[in-house]
Amino acid sequence: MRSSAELAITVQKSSIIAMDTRYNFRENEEKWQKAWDQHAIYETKENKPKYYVLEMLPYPSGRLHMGHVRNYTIGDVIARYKHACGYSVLHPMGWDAFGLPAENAAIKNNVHPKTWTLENIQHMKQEIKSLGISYDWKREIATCSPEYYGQEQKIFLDFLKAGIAYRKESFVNWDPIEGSVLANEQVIDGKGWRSGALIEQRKLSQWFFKITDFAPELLDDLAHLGNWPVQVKTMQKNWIGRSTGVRIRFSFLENEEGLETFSTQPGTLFGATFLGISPDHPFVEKLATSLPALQTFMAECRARGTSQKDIDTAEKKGFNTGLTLQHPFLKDKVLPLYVANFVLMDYGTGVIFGCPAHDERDYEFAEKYKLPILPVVEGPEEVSLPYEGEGTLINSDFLDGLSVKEANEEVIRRLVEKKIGVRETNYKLRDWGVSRQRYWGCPIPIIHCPICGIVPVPENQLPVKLPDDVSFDQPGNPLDNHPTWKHVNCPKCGEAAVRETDTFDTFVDSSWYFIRYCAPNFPQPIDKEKSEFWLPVDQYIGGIEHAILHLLYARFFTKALAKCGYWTISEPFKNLLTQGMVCHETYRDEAGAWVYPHEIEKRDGQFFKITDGTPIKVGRSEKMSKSKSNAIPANKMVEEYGADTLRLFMLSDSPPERDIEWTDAGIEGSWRYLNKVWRLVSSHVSMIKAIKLADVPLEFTDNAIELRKCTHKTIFHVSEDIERFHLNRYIARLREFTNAIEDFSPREPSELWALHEALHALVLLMAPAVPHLAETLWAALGHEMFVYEASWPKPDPDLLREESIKLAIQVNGKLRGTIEISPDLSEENVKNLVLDLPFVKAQVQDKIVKKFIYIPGRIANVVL
RNA sequence: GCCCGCUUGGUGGAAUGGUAGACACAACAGACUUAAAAUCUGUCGAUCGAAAGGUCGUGCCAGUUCGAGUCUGGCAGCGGGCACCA
Repeated sequence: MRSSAELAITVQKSSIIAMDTRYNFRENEEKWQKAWDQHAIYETKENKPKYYVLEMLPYPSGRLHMGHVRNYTIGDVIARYKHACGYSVLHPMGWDAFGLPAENAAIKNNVHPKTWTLENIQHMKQEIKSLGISYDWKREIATCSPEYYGQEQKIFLDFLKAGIAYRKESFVNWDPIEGSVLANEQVIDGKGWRSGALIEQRKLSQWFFKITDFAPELLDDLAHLGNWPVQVKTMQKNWIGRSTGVRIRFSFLENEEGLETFSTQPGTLFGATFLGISPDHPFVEKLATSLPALQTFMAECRARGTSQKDIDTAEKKGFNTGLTLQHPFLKDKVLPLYVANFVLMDYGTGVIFGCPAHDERDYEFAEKYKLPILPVVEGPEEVSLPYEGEGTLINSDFLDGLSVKEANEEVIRRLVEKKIGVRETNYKLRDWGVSRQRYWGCPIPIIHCPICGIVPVPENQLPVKLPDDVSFDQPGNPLDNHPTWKHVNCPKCGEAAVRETDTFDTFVDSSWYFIRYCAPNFPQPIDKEKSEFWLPVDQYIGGIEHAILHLLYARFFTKALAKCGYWTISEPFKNLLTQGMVCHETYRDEAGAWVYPHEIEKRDGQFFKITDGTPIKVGRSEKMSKSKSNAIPANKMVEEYGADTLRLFMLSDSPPERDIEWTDAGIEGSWRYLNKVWRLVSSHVSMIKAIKLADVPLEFTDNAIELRKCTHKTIFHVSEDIERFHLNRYIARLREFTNAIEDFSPREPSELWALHEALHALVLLMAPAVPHLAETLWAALGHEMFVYEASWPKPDPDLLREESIKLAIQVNGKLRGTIEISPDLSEENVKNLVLDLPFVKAQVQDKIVKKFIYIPGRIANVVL
């Protein structure tokens, strides 16, 4: 507990504010941040009902950008509000500290990734602290610290035991000039971003997590995430992509062997005119050994990046194997087998039957290779091919006349009967490849022994630490090139062996950090008791760009950890808010180069470069980014306007889930509003201080009642707005309320009391958004405790009631006027009243009133 | 290419299927000031009208409804994601 004497001194000091004409944010923000720290008010307590507010942990790029500020401000409003409502709040912050940019910086600027990262963290932490967010820094996590990643290695070993982690071959982007693996981001138009070399797909043996085992759960549990945005759930649903169909075996004419296809539209089987097989199919690899032309074709298919976009937008290419397969139902029909680059090995069986008349991709392919196109579904009206809609089967033997759905069922029934088909459920979701051929990541705790094979590092030897003495002078992974680090003795047989030199995908780090916050120093990865107290996260807030991958991986981890016996939680995030981006106009100089906003000036409505006065072309508003030079540095804004102004601006104008446009005018407006509130409160302090809120007057004047109604309505609406994340409306209501108080001039004691009540409420209500100013004004009003510790105000229901309401009157759905009525009037009374109105009579004239619609409190509609 | 969104005044936005434009920003006019800044007051979707008031208006086209910014179908433009950026 803090001593009240100590605080009283602070209060004394801050009451001098009335002397100045402008709010001194520099002095006050620094003072309160220090005081909060000293009294450790943001340290997590566990004595009340819990509420876990979480913002996505940032990558320590070095600078705090506006997207971060927006994210943390939204979170802070919720955290402070929930705290005021009487919850024990967990509100932590940390660093997603592994990843590519550190290595890029190492190569470009010859700085060690660790040094670069730790310095960035230092710097960004100061910037975040200057925002006055209510974080419990005692729980801070950096994923690059051995304390964190060592526990992650432990989790991996558990996954390995549980059969969730396994090894298989898969493709990477190989840059033949650099001699290293590239991220999709580093492949531009099929070429390496640094070398410009044509990228080829290369097969490597890598570690995978069996997320597909959890596909049904990940899909079905979406239904329980009631407070997730629907579009996020839809995206995840489509990503997991459950589909039911049939696996059909086709036999070769030439020999006994066959190939299995998967189809979700087996009803179109009679329209099949070819079979397509993936170039990565084992059968093709076998076939290619004796077919040099096929080898060339396969190499062609692999001369591109691994991203889905590259695959989908690549030109459709095929190779006729010359082999033919028998149609399952038509004795006389044979289908040629093409190796086709659009058939994916990862989905289904890697073989399809092509029905060009009713599939877009098959159609394109058939056109190109002059394959027959046979329609088997007739649409309700004349349709152009390919036609993928509903219809009736034709040219299809025993399926003729059936609907597509019936045909699917019937053909499956017959295939199963003939024992050449099995009903099958498939998922688009693929297993999660977690191996990265990079240095700056969590080492995978595995030893490869020539005798024992794959041997897990014993738990008591964890963490497997990253060596610091690495060089980026050679191509490839520095861990792989390290002279000593990877050479160890096998823990099993003691013979010479090598460490796994791949590190984890950084998505692994961010898949469980929110669990670690619950007990950041626990000697095991997860403290069951603490995490089951705090989890699931009550409110998760972050960018919409994470809608699929990060959120799906974190959900998977939660379920996988449950399978390993860590706990019984099945979903990590109860509520999710996906915030929009912060955008800004873009500027280019005459040469077309991007120019920063601070490098330009405005004269007569035109923009010019400050340095040389050349004109600037203004482009459309885009997401703030380094590459477009349109980012406004957060720290500069904090210096110029203070944290509260910046926070206020981030909350005003746009609702959280929408993009927000950065404007200088907007930040100015927020600054003006803060000063207005500061002047309003400070100018009344001496007048109302004598009036104690505890001494409620027995009677109020009409004036006082009017203000009190406004106060309590504002309390009601603000609470509702925050609960619903209508944070821009929350700010709008504060402004409205402020305007109402400004217009109020008290003339007698009950009015002074009402004014005191209003100002008291205003400060409490604004505290989650602008905590520094709120503390300053709270102290000025004579309080000795922090406003952070004050309870959220409750509206008086008596003051929320309306004696008369405005009712809109429509005739035939068109607004004709409004009337004031008592809300208790019966429909019959309202009807008589409305039909008697002159402006209604003028419309009705001698027509008959067909219908009278009355929605109490909303509208009355006379239908003629 | 595939999946998911978004589109309302000069601008950001508000509106449980029920008075479109709350609250702001910008602009303009005025007050205060020697002046400027700051602050305060007023006007502010388009159009017709002296006014009262009318008509039109939420990206485009159609539909459902007594009533559509809101629901349904189609189209356009812009954005997010696409499995190795985080």
